[in-house]
Amino acid sequence: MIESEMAELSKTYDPRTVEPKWYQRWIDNHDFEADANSKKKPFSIVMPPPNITGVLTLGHVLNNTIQDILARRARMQSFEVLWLPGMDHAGIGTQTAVERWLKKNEGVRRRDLGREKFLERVLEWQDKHGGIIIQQLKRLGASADWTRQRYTMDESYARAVAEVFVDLYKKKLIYRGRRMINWDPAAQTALSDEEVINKPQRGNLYYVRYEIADQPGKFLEVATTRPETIMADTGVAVHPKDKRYAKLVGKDVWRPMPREKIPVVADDAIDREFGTGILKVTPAHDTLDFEIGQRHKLPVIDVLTPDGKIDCPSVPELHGLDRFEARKTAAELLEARGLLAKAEPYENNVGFSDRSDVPIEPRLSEQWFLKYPKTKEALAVVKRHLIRFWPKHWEKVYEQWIKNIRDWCISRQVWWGHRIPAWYRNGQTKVQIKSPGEGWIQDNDTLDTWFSSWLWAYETMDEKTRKKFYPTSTLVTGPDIIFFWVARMIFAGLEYKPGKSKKTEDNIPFHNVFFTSIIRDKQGRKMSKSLGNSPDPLDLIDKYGADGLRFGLMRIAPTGQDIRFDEKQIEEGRNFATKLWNVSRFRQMHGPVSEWRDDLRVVQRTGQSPSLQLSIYAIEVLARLNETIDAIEKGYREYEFNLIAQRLYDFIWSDYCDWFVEAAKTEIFSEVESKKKSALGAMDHVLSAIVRLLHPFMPHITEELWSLLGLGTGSIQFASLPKKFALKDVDLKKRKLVAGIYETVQAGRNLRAQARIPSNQKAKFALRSKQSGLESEQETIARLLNASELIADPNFIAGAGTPIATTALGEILLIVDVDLSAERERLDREIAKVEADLRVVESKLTNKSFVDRAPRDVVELNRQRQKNFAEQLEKLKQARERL
RNA sequence: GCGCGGUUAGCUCAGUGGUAGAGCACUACCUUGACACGGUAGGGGUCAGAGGUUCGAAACCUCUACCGCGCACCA
Repeated sequence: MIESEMAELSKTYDPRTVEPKWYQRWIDNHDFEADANSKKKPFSIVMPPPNITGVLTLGHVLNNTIQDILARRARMQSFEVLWLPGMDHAGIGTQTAVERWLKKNEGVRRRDLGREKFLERVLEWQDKHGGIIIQQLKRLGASADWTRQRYTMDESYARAVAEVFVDLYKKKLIYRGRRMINWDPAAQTALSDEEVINKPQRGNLYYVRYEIADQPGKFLEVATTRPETIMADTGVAVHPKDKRYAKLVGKDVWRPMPREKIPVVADDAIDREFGTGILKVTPAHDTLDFEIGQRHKLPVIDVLTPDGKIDCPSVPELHGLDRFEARKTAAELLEARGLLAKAEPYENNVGFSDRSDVPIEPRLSEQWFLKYPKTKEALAVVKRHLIRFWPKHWEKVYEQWIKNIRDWCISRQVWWGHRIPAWYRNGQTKVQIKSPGEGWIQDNDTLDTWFSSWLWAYETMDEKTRKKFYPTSTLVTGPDIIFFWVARMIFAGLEYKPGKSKKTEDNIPFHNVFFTSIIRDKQGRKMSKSLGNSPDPLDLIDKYGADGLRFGLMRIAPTGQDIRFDEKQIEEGRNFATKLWNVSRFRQMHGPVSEWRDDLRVVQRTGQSPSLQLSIYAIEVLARLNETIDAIEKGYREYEFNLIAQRLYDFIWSDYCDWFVEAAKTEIFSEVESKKKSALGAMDHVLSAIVRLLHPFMPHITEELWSLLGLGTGSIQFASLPKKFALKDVDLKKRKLVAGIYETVQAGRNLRAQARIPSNQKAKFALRSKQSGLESEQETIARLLNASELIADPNFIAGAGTPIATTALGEILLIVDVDLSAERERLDREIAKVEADLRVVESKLTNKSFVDRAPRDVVELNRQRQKNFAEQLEKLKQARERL
């Protein structure tokens, strides 16, 4: 329990002291810790584990703010909340980072150290430099249960990963085989298909001449982008129906270098339109070529080393060269020998390693593969909406991937990671966790990091926790890992059924998946380290506060679209926090909060004190609060966080600050105690609702205000959400009156601005209105108009040239000496405008189809408008005539 | 090639059949008793284009253009 502190609010809000203070208290109070024995309904989220080497990016901020919002909202709704955090060991990434660090600081390479020593150094490095991101997430205000923090390399977790491997092997879903895989020559490991990204690359298409063996002097031209792999050609292929080359099939041609006879084969896979319609078949270095090679029993010659250099001693000019260097040299060699017909500029797609950003090499290699389990079921649970994707359109992307799914290459030639539990001796293989004994050597490879991540949704929980919190409620993640992680977690959940029963709905890993937007810079480029266009969120927190950053980001985070990031938007978040702070300060200047802040109906009901009624402005702001509450609820249901933020922003800034507080000043500064009390009570009620509704987005400032103003006992974190205020039928009339008053005020201010009366100068107004109930509101209208005097007289006679505007209430006049011609012009403009409006409405109403077929309320609305416009026009014309 | 988004004010974006909106930027006035990280008022849009459905389209349908993403191709 936190004691409320009625200290005076300082002039400016200082997030730098307030935010860490509250975060520490929340931690000290164990507020984020989940109780698996709780009787409350569960709400759970597993945090997508950031890499242990990672530092906080704006993407993390967005992601974790959303999770925090959901967790905090759920706590206020009396759910038992588990937000389970953790980190990922990120095999390749961490290994690369540590290697780089060792090289820079100690000049040591991984292979110099050897596997054991290197892994020791990784652990050392990890203790010293790893996990910074966790501290950064705390600075953001993330309410995760840090006592349950997990790591993919935790002993029990690692064991589970190995057990899953063994199990899937036994089920014959995991197998080892020699196949074409994606090879990353920089990281020197195999990759999965998902880790390869295609990029268009500019290069050349080389037309190479292959001499026909039995027709010396006659050549075939073969188009290729990769002349450096010619040495690995073991055939050329044409389409079986290609008449141009039909006679050559079965014959041999001379491979240019090293000169050797290779056969011409016919294969359906050949595109007759491409190049010359002849393909050089290089089975070792291309997936399609490999398949063709298999079909025609062509030998496989590998001419590349694992790090992407040419390995071909018989062509010494190329041997040892880097593959890209060799491409140029090979072209030159061919040209020098007269074997290059031409080279033309050409753009094609090249697969790049997602991690190393170098072109991958298709390579024949012995690797472990997984045949995915439960793919059909995984598709079904999404299609049947047992798992809902938000926004929905990701379902289609997911479906497309699953339908074209191919086996997953899960072994990595990396030391850092979960070592594959396979053992070899004399050509025998055993798959088990412990060594089978003397002479058995464990597989050197480790598992793809995602092979451990796919168990994250349940392997991070012990049995009791799982019983309470699995399946999790919502997963919040970026759409870029829908295949890497989301889909695979669904497979794992369905395969291993960690839920409380064997029913499908108890074993899906989550009920909802919210895919966040991707943050781009102002130019629309992806945030990246190399571009240096990614601001450090910690700098932003220092400048604008964590709450400012969170709110600013959430207000612009659309669903299913990219966000263009602009620091201005974070500044707005900070400004909003300041606004809230100041309007709270205003309240606090007028004494302690009312005891009936939670239930204003008490005020309405106080038959004991009839004068303690809610003002019409209070009714209006309460009605708008109701609308806001509804809109927010809908926003949470649909995962539209930008909408929620926007509604809160509008309500607080416009409805509450600009209108209600300004209007309520009449009563607050009034001598009549009951009026003052009523206004302050309404304020307290609304303020209390505001901070609670805002708390998930801006946890620190709202907790500070909750406490400083004494709005409730205990932490705001567990306060219940505000309920809607019960409005009566008569309140509708009051709202109408308020709408008229506000409209009149705006019209009056407009007159004043047009008459160029400075803002700080009080002006005299007159109001011609037959509206009842206005007498008591005169003072407030005058205040809002900054009027020296407001003459309320339905029959007020104004002098010629008096600026006038018509509103729902009647007419508002600015009593001032003006230039008649200017006022004439102004009125003429106004008349023209209203006439145009009137024409539009009348054309609608004379349209029989419209009147017959449009909904009645729409027609009615237009009739009303016609009447209003006509009246307005009449009055304006009268005013014009008097000039 | 297939699929998915998007195109609304100078900028960033709301707006899914009924009077085109917000914030920023801009202009004018203003340190007035919460706030200049502020207040008040204002200017600014043939809603990418064409066609269709409809009494009525920014919204629904079709096509086109451009931007982005995914998958496939990638000799």
